Amino acid sequence: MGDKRTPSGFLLKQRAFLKLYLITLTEQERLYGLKILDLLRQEFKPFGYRPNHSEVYKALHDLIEDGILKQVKTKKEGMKYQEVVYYRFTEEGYKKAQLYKKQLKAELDRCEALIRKAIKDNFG
Amino acid sequence: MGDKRTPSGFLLKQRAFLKLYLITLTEQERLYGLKILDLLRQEFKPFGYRPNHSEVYKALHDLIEDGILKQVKTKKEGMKYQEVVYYRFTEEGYKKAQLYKKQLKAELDRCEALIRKAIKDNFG
DNA sequence: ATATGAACAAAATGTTCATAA
DNA sequence: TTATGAACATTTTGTTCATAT
Repeated sequence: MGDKRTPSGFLLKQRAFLKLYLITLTEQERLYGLKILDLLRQEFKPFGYRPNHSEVYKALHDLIEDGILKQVKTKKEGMKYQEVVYYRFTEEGYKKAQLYKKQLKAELDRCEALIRKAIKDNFG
Repeated sequence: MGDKRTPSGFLLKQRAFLKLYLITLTEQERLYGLKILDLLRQEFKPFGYRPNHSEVYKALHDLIEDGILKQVKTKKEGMKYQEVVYYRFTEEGYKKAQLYKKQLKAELDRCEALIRKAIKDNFG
């Protein structure tokens, strides 16, 4: 059946936010879980946001379930030969990803407007 | 002891957002729970946000626990004499409220910056 | 130690129920 | 019906544990 709970439509969820970044990072460069985590933590450090490793993995798994990404297990370069998991778009994944990004763009715009309204209403 | 969980510092919570509005509304006009809910729903309708009544009540109760607001139970005007609960600042409440607003202003600015960064990083 | 992932626990928030006028 | 509030349920998210290299 349908959803058990209907969201009130407040700000977007962390999970969706991370999925957006993971798609963009997949477009740009090959990375694996913990490297992505490092990168995001560095990027967001000035903004006081420090995602934890589970959220990143769950977001990646979500994207796999969505049929957008697939795993590519690879032996890590260098002296250590530990297996790490890289990600690539599936066949139809890139198209789906673009649609998801489009939706997220609208959502981010909405959230920005909501926050700007709050600033105006309460401090304007 | 300290907190059981440390927040990752993603976007602000709905509860805090509502508390900010409730303080500002208390500064401006006398309202009670469900009227506030109506007002907020109208205000945020264009933004796709529709808070539910429990969240508003919980936010009001939070502000009472914070020592910022107090209840003023009053018979409602008009032909019906139903009791409604208005809110006013406590003795020290107004000062505390200003401090809270100051913190929330910083938080809203941070969230706006985070969202703008996401737009830039993923769609720039 | 790094890496991935699952299992678990707590916090945030949405829905339903209770009470009253 | 409107109004307030508590109780309950689900979702979201953070912490810990398991496994492997």
